[in-house]
Amino acid sequence: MTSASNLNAESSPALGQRNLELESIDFFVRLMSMLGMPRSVGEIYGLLYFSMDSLPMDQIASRLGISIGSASQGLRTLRSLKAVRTAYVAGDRRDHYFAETEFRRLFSNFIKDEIMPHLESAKDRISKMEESLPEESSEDSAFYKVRIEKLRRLTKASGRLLPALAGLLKL
Amino acid sequence: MTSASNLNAESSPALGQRNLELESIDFFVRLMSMLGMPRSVGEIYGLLYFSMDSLPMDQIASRLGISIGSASQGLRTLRSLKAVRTAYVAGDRRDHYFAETEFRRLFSNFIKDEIMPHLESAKDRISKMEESLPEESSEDSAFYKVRIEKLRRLTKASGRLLPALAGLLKL
DNA sequence: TGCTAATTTCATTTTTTTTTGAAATAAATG
DNA sequence: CATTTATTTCAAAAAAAAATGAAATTAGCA
Repeated sequence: MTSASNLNAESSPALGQRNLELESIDFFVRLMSMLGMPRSVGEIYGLLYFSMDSLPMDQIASRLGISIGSASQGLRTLRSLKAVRTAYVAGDRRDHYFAETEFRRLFSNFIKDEIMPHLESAKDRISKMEESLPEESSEDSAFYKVRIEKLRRLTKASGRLLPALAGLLKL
Repeated sequence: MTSASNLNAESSPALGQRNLELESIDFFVRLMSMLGMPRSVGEIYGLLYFSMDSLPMDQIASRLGISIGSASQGLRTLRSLKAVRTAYVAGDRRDHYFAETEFRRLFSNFIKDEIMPHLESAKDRISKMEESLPEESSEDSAFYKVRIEKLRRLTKASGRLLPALAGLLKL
């Protein structure tokens, strides 16, 4: 390992910076867990969010005290959401990660990748419900038709509102 | 004992109705799980959503093949979200539950109860971050200040958007 | 009030999710 | 190439979440 290998040698950061880092990790662990993401994903993003320089995977793992397996998987998740990106660092063959901090884009990706597919398949399931309705129009069937229609409107409205939501985020 | 007999403990509804019920349970199990709710909560709501008459807890449990403990806890959750309500049924001392189907209200309650409190505590944590900043304004501290400000704007925008969201739901 | 049915509570069990760590793979260097 | 370093994969372990069921509590009724 050359001495130039780390732009960001693992010197211990100042006390305030370390506190900031810990608060950030705490913050994003909670936020991510609200969005159904595992702890490690929040930890990684939280660490990178207040990091001035981009960090290689092994440093992320050791700073957080998680395994490289977790780090690898967490970074894969974050990459797929475009929540982190990689930077080239001269003289170092490791990938260096940094946080994407445009929340508007992040949420837009999250909605597209994690929510819209479910809404898509919800439509299919609603169609199946309609097939389960008895042919003849009994008085009961009015009740069921109304409930099915409500679901259809719900998914339709969600499908339009959620993607628009990110656009409304004036940050 | 077959699992079919569990699902079908009471009077057997017509085939189409049962299919509808199963599709509904499937639908709401997925939807609820997206919102971080356990399977049983989705099952209960899914059952009630297409039920013409209100059902007592023990029937809910036996129809779904879940324990009365699960049913009790699930109903508590749904009650606290105002997603189910109870109906008086003459000559029966059991509580009878039925689904609240106004999704606009449901989401509004969900946001108020499950999301806003987190946003509230997020504010506190952002304040703590500011306290961790070193007093003097180094060049580094500009970076940190910007990142903290971003978080503040994110929580502020979410706090305004999310409650408004339910209102936008034109169902 | 005492009796019984309905419901809640909660320690334990089961299931699911997440993390780990070591082996496999890939990628860069000399 | 051969070697070393970086990364991914995935079976197994650990941790977390949810369900169970029996005891405790509550509430209706005679």
